[in-house]
Amino acid sequence: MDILLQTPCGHNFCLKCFQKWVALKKFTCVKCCRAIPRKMANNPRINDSLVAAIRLARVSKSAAPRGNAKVYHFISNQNRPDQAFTTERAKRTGKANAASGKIYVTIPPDHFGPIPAENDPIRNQGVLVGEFWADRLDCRQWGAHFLHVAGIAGQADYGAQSVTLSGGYADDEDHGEWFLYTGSGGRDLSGNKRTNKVQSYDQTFTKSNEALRHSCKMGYPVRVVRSHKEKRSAYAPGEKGVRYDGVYRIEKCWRKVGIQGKYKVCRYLFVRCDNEPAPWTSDEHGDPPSDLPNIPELKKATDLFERKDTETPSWGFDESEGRWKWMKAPPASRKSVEALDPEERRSIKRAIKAAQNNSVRDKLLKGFSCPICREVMNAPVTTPCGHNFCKGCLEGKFAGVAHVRDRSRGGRTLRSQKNVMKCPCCPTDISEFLQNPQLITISSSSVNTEVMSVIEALKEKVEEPAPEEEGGESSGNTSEENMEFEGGSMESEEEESQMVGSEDEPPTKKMKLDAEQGAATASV
DNA sequence: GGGCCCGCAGGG
DNA sequence: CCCTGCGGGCCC
Repeated sequence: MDILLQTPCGHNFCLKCFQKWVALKKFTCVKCCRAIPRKMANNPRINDSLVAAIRLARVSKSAAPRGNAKVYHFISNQNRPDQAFTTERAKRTGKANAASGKIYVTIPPDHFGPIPAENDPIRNQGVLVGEFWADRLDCRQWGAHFLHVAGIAGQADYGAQSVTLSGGYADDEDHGEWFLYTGSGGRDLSGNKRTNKVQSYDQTFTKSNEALRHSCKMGYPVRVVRSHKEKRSAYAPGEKGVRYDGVYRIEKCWRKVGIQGKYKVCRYLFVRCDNEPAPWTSDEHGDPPSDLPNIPELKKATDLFERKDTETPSWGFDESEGRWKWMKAPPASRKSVEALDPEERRSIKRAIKAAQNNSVRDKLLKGFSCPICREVMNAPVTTPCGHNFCKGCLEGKFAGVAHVRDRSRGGRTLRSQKNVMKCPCCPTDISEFLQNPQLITISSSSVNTEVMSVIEALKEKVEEPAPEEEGGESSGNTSEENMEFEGGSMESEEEESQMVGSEDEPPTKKMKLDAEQGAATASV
């Protein structure tokens, strides 16, 4: 089931069930009959904390695969600094005008499909579903989507490798396991604009739109990243950042008149086909093949294109193995790999390690800390606006604050006025939520039990004697359930032997490092 | 929160 | 070389 959403009364629902319920004009919780906030009913969003919890549990369960790293070619990549930088030429500093940092993975820009462990020599784990970056430049460095602004990565005569869902096109329609995507173009970008919401001519199947159609025809896997900027989708990350959600296949494409009513847009039906479960589901498995969804707008479609039944898609489901794989050889890359040399790899690895804080406690703090006490959440509660706090902290914050303000001034009594109580993290008024009797009386049902159980499980690990960070080999897998985190203890390797020495010497372009920006944490 | 503007990276 | 593009920071 999809564990996705939590009502203010503390009950979790699968998004699809929630949507069905709300569609029946029922605006009260099935379990306790309390009111469902209007905003949540109209625009439900997945609960990032739950997503983070699911992912953390998943990643910690499966030790990252460790293969032998292979590096293929060396190009100018090593001249780039580790992080985004602004060049001498740029008049303004900051990431808005930044150039990309090094590419960490050893795939060419026209690589199709998931990014496997052997192309991730720094961490040896590949790019995992649910991986999260602060912005598009960081995302690019891990190869999930190479373009900084454009949404479609691809070449007209060759295919599209990845797309991003960022809310740039009103016609997009996201259902998680499948979505309808809109082509690019048809807009007036004169006057040095990068984007423009208004369509002013028809889109055509050329350039990147044709690249998508080519991927459809061949049945290639297309990597998909979702951005927080997609506000209408229930499946997009909530607060900030960009998330890798796995590969999808384009099953059909067509054109139709866009939502703006005048001009045609290109349309694509994407269906998920990844061996890893989607970030928002608690399922243990990836996507089994399923029937295509019914698309009402196809009635009005023109230029419909579907992959022929006779032609086996390049990326397909192997029934005997029970997983998706290349049924035909993936297209040979026409570009070279931008790889790092081994020394740089080591220095980046060190930096990533340092930034990641590998201890379980640090992971916990990072993913599940309470914004008020800065400690790992104790009895987490989720506000209607999606922020998480210790139950105690939230109560404490508003302790002694009256819910209503008495307005009587001397003479006659006026009706008392409601006090606005702002969420400590955003301007939302949560006074109604705070009045929820289940929150006031100590009752576990208002606590986010899903998140709490993950935290409890992880906390137990902390109690265990922590395996020495580098004290020779992992060895001490005393309990086989031992939670192993990415890049965790079993590193050994030469690492420390040559500490300093390889400060990346300034590249040809002078740069002002902006950004330290700290590794993206799951927004809580 | 909306509009503006910028530099970059990729395609052709 | 020029054109295009579902960013990101800042100003209002």
